[in-house]
Amino acid sequence: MPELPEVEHLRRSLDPWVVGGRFGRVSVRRRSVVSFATDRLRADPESALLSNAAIVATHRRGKQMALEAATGRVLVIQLGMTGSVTIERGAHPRGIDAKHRHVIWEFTPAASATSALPDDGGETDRPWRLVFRDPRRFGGLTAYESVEALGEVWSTLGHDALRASGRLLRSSLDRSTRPIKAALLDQAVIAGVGNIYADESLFAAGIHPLRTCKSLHPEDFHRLASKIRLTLSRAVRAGGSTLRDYRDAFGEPGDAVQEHKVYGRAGQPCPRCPARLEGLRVGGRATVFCPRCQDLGSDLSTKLDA
DNA sequence: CGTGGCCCCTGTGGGC
DNA sequence: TGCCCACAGGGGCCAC
Repeated sequence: MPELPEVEHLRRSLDPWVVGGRFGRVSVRRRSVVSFATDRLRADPESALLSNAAIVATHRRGKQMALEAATGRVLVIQLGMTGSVTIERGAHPRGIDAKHRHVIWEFTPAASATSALPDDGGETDRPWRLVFRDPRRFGGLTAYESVEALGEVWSTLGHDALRASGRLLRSSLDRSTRPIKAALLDQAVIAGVGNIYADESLFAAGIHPLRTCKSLHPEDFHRLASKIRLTLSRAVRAGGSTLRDYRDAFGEPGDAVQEHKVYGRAGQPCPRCPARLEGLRVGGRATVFCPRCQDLGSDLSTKLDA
């Protein structure tokens, strides 16, 4: 699943094409992936899906991305585990790639994006499309009336993780008994961290994933916030982590997997010390950490007693 | 309040 | 080759 870096890289790859561009007709092939914030939107699904509208902005908070139309309407895109948004033209794909294409828009890209392309030999009749595809359907589209309505919903999310703040993490967590990893995965605490980057950030900060939040010191929160910002911004720059499904707007995978120090490496040597990385489950999610580099701190005695 | 356990889905890889 | 199981980047809900 795409976490913040994948969503942000996707947003950046889409932005120059859709902002200044325009959606034409929309084809909804699986209705259940679309939801509407109000009955008014539900009553006119085409305009709720920004059909025949100019796109004026893209937005993102945490793992959610949104397109804003000149009509004022807003469409949120959530990728879930396997969602993708791609720009394509010409023949529709065949075979396995043709499955799970739930929403397809006719699309006129921004002129500034296409003017940079090589001459297409006069094939101006080949229409562009924007495609939302999602095999597992954990993702989906949600229509809102306005950016104000979107803002109300997004205000229930925590601070965007690219701007993680040690002070904010500390003030919202310093009385919490939850394990720090569970808190990082809670989008109401901080928005955008998922299973990969939670483990990577905790490793970078030298904090054990089972450390209770309240046992962390102010400097731990600050170091963790700083490592979250660093880990995520590096991953954005690498184009995101492609484990299997993630692709950007042009179908390109990202390279951030090369930078993973612990995720998916249980049983392998720690990259920083002679110990071996260990695996466990926190909040039902696979978790990898170094038992030597990542300090259980003042929770140590409690854990040993148990 | 916090957690573990389900559930929503499809696809893939490993073990036999 | 096939079958069955476990597992996967997310998130919501429920009972304890």
